[in-house]
Amino acid sequence: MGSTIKDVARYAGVSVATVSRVINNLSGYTEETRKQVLRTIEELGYTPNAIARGLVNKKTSTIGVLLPSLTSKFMNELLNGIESVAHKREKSVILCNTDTDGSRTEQYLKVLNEKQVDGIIFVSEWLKESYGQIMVDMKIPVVLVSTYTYRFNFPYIRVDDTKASYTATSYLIEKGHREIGMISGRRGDPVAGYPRIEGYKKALNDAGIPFREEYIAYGDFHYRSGVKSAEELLKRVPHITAVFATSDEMALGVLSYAYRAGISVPDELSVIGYDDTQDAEMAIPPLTTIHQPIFEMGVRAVEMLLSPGGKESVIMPYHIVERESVKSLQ
Amino acid sequence: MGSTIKDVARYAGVSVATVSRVINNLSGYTEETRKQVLRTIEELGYTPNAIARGLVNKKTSTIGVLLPSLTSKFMNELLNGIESVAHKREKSVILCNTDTDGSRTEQYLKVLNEKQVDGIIFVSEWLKESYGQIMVDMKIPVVLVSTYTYRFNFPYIRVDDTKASYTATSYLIEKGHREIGMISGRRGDPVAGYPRIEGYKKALNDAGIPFREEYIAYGDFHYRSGVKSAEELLKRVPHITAVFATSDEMALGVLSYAYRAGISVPDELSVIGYDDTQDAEMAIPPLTTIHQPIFEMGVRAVEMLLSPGGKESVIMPYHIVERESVKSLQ
DNA sequence: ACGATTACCGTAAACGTTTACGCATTCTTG
DNA sequence: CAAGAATGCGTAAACGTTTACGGTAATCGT
Repeated sequence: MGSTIKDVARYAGVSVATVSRVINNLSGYTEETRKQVLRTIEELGYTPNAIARGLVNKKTSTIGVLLPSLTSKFMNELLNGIESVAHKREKSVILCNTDTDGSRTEQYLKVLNEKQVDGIIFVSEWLKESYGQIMVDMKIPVVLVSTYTYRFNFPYIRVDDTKASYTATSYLIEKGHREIGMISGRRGDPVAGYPRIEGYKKALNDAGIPFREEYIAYGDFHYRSGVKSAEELLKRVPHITAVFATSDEMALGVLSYAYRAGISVPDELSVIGYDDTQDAEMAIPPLTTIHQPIFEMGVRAVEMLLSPGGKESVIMPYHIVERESVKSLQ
Repeated sequence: MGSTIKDVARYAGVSVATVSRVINNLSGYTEETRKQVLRTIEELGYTPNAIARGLVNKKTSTIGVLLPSLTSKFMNELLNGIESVAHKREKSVILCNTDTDGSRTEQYLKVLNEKQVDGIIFVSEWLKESYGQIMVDMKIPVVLVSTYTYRFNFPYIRVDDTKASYTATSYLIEKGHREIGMISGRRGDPVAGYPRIEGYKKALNDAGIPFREEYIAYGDFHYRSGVKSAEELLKRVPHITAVFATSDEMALGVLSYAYRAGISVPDELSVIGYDDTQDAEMAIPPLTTIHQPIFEMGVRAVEMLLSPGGKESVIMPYHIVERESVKSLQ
């Protein structure tokens, strides 16, 4: 269908080499032949074939982004950051939703390998041994976002979950709360589960408040698990005055549960979230939460992936955004 | 780095043709040579190069998805549907966020053309003449989602916006409301703006309620424009008892504004949304809204794109989901 | 004015596959 | 048991580029 570089060469009365040169604007031709070539490119409606290019260059200007879900504002915002600079740098992004399913992850890794992507951004999920091995075998740059690994030396971009969690819990304590429930991610989750629980425990401990297992409920970061966990928690330890949810979505779940149960937030129950996605701004009442620079993390991820030099992991800053879901008890 | 089909051929003591045959499992070899080839593939850790394949096959197993935004639950859910079946059918998706920016759209179209994608899904945006022309020149399948065109014969998948909007407005009327505000998309938007206004007008008219321009505020489907429009509307026509927002996000905006202004929803103001994204479920109070089968629309889009036969446009069903943001006045 | 650069351009190999074609060898069939 | 069909396999062209190499012709320096 489309015309090729050979067609252009023939019509313009030059060789394919020359056409290639003007396309990639290298040197080695008169201004006149350049005009001529450009003109016939226009006439024939020629567009270069990136596949053929990729074959010889061994570069596809394509990166793969692996993420465990598409339906959370965190992922959207991150994807937005990634796409924005990828487009600026003229890279395409292949979307890989692993759905937190290991076999899907490996399938996608295989596809990305076959498609010869120039790099991979791996988001949020725990990096299993097998994933890591596949990626080092691919010999292309990899950067991790919101996760990390000891086993391989891929650079990562994330916030210090334990510290952020400590900050959130301490904030509640400063506001006079002592009976603080927590809604965590999956218990065994080494990336967004365990470290945040550690921060919570440490904050409690530093304030002389004993930690008790029954103050923690386990969700999956999504809304519904938030309402379910809120119910569970408020039945088990009804005297709590505050809850720290490790995602905004789950925090919104507790808001919803409280609304239905006739519990007023923040008057009877304070709630703090995590992420500062737009969900937090949209909540009623507006949600106090830990801000992560999500968009920026996406941006940095692509820049790091594309930078030729040595890649240093970066810990991003976070801060509390005070809105209206936490009440001071003093 | 990676080994090629030639390496496999050499090590296995066969020709590249034979290796190719067993990889694509065609016929023309003994069970024995098949074993042998498979074994050396394993040993060498060979993986086929999809780029080289694409060059000769003129198929890349890749589709492009163009959408105007990444940060709305509508797009997420749609993308989720698209990705889910694309992966099942072994197609990769290239993400193209046009950001409702025409030049970005044309850039992306050019990239998709060069990258030889097998098809394009074009979402939500109005299909300009130039976009359409580029796509017909590409001679690959295109399907439109949540938009349409008279000018080209690309099939579309969408719900009947005018009818759905009529239904939403009529629902409010049935509940006894007569002073009904509307928050619409951009006035000139031929896809999600104008048609929905028409439905609103018609419902009013059929109920004998005069239409007045000042009952309409114009947003951009996003949250902030929702709160801004709510403020505008409630200052201009404070006696309204209900508002119909043409996206859930904007509806949440009015919920937020009402909350801040001390207006109780639904007691003092009823709100109905559009889309039935998860935002509606998460809202406080839970949002009554028009349900669109968004995920399913993504699924159908990919299936239609990949189906070889003639492609018939489809109008998807919608329905009202009654939650708690609308009060009956009788 | 003469050799040495330099500018312009073409030829052809290479990238890693698929596949049409052809050639032995084996299998069928009457 | 011979002729034809089927099976198993290899050779080489093709896909659309980029680029190393080489060859003229023009320009430079002295």
